[in-house]
Amino acid sequence: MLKATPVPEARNGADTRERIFDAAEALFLEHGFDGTSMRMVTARAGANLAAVNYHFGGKDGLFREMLARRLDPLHEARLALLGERRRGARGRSLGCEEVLAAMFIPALALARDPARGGRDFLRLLGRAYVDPSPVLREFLSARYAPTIETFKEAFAAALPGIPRRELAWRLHFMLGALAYTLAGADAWRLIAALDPPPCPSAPPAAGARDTEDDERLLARLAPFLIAGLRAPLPDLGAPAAAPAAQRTRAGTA
Amino acid sequence: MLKATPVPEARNGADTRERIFDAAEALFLEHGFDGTSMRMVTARAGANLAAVNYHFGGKDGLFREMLARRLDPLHEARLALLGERRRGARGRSLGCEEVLAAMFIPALALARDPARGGRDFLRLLGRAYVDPSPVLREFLSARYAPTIETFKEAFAAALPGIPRRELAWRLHFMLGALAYTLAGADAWRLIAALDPPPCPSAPPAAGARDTEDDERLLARLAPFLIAGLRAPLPDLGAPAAAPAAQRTRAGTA
DNA sequence: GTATGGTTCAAACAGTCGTTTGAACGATGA
DNA sequence: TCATCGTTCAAACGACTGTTTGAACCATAC
Repeated sequence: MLKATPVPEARNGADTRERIFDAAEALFLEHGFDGTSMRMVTARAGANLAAVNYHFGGKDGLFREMLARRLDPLHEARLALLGERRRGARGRSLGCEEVLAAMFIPALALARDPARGGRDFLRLLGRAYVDPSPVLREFLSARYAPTIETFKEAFAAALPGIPRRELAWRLHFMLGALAYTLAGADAWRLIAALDPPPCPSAPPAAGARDTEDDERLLARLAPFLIAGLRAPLPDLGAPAAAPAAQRTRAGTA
Repeated sequence: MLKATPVPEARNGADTRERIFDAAEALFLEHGFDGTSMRMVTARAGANLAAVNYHFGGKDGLFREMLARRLDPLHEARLALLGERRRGARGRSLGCEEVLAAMFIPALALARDPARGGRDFLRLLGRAYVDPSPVLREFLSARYAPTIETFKEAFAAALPGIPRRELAWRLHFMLGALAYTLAGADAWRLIAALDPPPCPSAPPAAGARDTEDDERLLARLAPFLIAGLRAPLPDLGAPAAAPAAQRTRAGTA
């Protein structure tokens, strides 16, 4: 009667779930949420159409769980590494580069691990943040808000000269550059055209971005972002709620 | 027989075209290309369903023309302002801020002009660059590649210390921060929560972003981007096309 | 052996998608 | 007045959407 729980889980359904996850992941990278139909997913996964509703309750559930499968480990690893570095700093507050490293290093580690993401992990990360579908946007902002808040605190401590409002904006800009670049609709071609691999005898498989490319990509991105975070403060015409006369130079002109 | 061309155009069809444009624009902002159906568009425009195919040849044509209506004037104004500044500099090469200003100022001008874009112009710009649909991506990259190339040259002249490859990447990062921020799914809430208007007696209409917000937004964004463009060069493990054994340390760590 | 419960399956559901059709409208020009 | 041309319209097209159904499968538990 009651489940004796010998191994009631991994009979066969786990395989199907996994195959559907992988198919949904690949198709989501290419077509986004709205552009991916359940028939596309199940056909690619070699599963029956009804399997998605059986296992995930519907399309929304499938994509939510698919994203959580990849992004939960990422955010856990990020928080773990951030805590580790904080402990290693014994009281001294972390630098801007260290906080950024606590974001980047786990992402690269997952991209190197085929079992927890693999080659396309960073692209998935970027696409998830860029997709316009309300289903994904609400899910992501609800699920990962605490992590973002923690890192916001860390950056605030690392950049004491930046007011909180300004910092919130700059982190938003940073997220934009990050997501857009990782989503990489055109970034692939940029990589291929501008950044030939050190071993020119092995040209990349025309559309395949490998982990080494990702490493160089993030190595390029990091100085850009850090300089942006540390940039001199803008001169806003009317400083809200702080009308003290303090202005430096023109913002955009 | 042959058209005497008195005023054969602006009889009534022009109104319908315009109403369909406006409806498609508003819906595209909210739902993206895949998420916007022609029935939604025509219903909002008060037009017949077949009108879209009659006037634009189909959904693809509608969205292409809708984007061109807003983006063509933007790119023209950008090129014009860039040329103007170059002429004003008489030989001396433009600075980084001036090139960026040639991108930002026309965008803000169009956002201030209801006839050529209006309040939602910048959001449209951002959404267009972020949307995953191949139809839009191919259209945009084909139509506005020359402008982008021109500005890339201008930035290259303004930043002689940055190698071309590195610059191409940094412009890509810049475009990402720009597009993601302007698309502004969450930016609205950021503005409302962090950046109260200087006159607190007039709270914004809960979701309406006005031109003044946009100005401050770009004023915040500009220093961030300029600092990123000028950032110190990254240390890449293996400098491409120079396979000499010389690697220093991990990319981001 | 017979139940049981998790899983797969083909088939169909009602609805929406973009597009097409052919008739009607209404102002223009002969 | 009649023909013409650009435009609008209701209706339908076939294909595709996400979801549901109820029967079949099959290893396990009794």
